[in-house]
Amino acid sequence: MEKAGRKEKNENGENFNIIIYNELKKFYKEKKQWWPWEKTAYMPISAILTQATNWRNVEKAINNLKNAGIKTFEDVINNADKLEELIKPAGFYRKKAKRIIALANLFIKKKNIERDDLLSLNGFGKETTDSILLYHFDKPYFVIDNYTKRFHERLTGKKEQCYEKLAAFYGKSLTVEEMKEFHGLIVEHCKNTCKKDPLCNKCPLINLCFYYKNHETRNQKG
DNA sequence: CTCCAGGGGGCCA
DNA sequence: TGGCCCCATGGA
Repeated sequence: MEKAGRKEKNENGENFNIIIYNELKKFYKEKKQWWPWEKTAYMPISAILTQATNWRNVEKAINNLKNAGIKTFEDVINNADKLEELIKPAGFYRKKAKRIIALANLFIKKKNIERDDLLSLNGFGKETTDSILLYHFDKPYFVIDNYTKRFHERLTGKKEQCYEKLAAFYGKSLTVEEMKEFHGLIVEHCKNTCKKDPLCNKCPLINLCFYYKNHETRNQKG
């Protein structure tokens, strides 16, 4: 069922999310590693470190862990006393150190980690949890972050607050690998173009974008 | 100097 | 539910 005014498909019957995905893919041709350190302990750790934090600061913290010889969850536990100092560049370091230790204990204790295991830990909301499920465990959960929410509101002109609806919308009919890339493309797009103060004059999606249609005078100034 | 970054929890109405 | 505050560093 389509809600009134909501573009689910175009005239060729393609899903709207796939149209957006393909446009972004064309525009950002250069392939990047969207979430580095996949399949290593650094990936789930960086999911915590990046909470409300600039990625550059996350990289500094990860480099500190590498230089300290910490590369597994066992290493994390064995160096728990040094953790706060090492991740300091990523900010909120007292809270994040606790979260990383809890994460390490879970990974060591449990083999088949499920969504509720992560969600039940303090500091693990849906975004953090789903990024770990998607990028570390290859499970089909589309990650909805603040970038995606802003992107969606601009694109459709509607503020959707329901995480599950957004995840279903953007992840529809996509494979796990496509979900990874699409999420990465949205992040890339929001960092470069669909910023807080958007650069619509260099956006590949203007023909599809509600915000652009309703802010033409603003955008013509360049 | 100010603002904000790939969140989440606690508290309060 | 919805709004606000807190956590903290570092770059623009």
